[in-house]
Amino acid sequence: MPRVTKEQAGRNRSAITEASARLFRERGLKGVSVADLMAAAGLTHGGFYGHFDSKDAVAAEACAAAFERSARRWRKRLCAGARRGAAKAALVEGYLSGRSRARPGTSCPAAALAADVAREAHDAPIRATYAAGVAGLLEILATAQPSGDAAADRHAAAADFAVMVGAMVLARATAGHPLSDEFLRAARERLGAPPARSAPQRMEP
Amino acid sequence: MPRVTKEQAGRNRSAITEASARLFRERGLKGVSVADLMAAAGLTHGGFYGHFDSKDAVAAEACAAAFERSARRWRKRLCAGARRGAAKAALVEGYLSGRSRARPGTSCPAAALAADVAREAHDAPIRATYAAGVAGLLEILATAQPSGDAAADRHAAAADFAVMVGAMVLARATAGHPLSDEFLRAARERLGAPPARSAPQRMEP
DNA sequence: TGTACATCAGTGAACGCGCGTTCACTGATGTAC
DNA sequence: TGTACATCAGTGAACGCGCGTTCACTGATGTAC
Repeated sequence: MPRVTKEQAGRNRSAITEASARLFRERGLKGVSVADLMAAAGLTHGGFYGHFDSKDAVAAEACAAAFERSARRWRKRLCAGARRGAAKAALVEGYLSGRSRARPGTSCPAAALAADVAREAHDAPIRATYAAGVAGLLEILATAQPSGDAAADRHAAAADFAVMVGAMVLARATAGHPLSDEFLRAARERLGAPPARSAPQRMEP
Repeated sequence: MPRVTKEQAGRNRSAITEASARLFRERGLKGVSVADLMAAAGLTHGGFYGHFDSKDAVAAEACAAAFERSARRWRKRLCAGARRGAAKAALVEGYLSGRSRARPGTSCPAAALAADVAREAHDAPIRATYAAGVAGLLEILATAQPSGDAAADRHAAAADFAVMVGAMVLARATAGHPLSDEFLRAARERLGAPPARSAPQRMEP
């Protein structure tokens, strides 16, 4: 049943990007094949090159999509937290949760893709996309800093972000070991977010 | 010229482990083939299975070797720094340097391998090795904390380590972009290490 | 509005390639005398 | 110490497999009349 409507083709393209954004974060750029991506989007592998030039190209686009979603979620959490006067704490609580640790596929792409992006060639399209995405998140995080001085806020946001990404990356790599919760708790505390009421949730099945 | 002496065979095995420790950190577990490892050790690929059961097995051993070297370096830096009354600052300066950023192959395995380890199966041998290695570094870092209360020091060390790993991972992923230096500087500052005299060095060639 | 046909989104076989692993072979090492 | 031979570290071809990418084909879509 080939030749679908233009609308369906567009939806298929989005499905490929969405599946890629999830799978690349879960398994890494080299841990997923084009056939995997297409199967996750409900298609067969041959049609891939009708939508994208290469695997690298879809990776860059998926990365951008993931950062956009994250930025939207960050803004929403900041707004929600601001109502109880704890914007940054609300963001940090969500970020450094057991739930986030267990779901790299729908969590922060800066943490999930950092190592993969670092190993890409300097002219790989995903590098620029990644840097732009991180810059966007930093800007949002800077608005949640208390000083009011733009440069100082930006600086503080960079340090805060390092704590968040470092704790998540370490918590994931040590998942199943007591260290994992330790990283999340210590980082939350340092960032002024209250300790989680219940113990952070367990890792992926 | 097969059949080398037992001593040479032992040296060959070490060479494979050393090359693996470097290459896995540089390119990731999936970015290096067994043939790559053997070539880097000056051997041909066929002999690999005379030394190791599998690629996974050498990865675990290489990971352990990398952590041992890191721990030794950390202790040395702490001692050197302690003489001028700034043990932690000495460690942090070395860790968050442009030199470290440019050389993942000889730098902290906790940062370089985190994403790869996180994606391994829960019973993969490298997971336990990694967690033990991180625990070792945390213990060292805890001795450089000021409070003197063991539990508090440990907690502070976990948060400090998250800053260090997060900043390095982000700096590497954004290498070539102004953000990269920003992360190193902001993290160094937050950890109480003086800002670098000169601008952090450039990224890998 | 109805018909005829060109377009092209998706299919699945095929391409060359590199992967992890196995294995028959080689010849210097190491040992038994 | 010297000789004869078994051992085994390393070699390189080969295994089946999955990869990224290409392409001839199909048949519903979309268009020209």
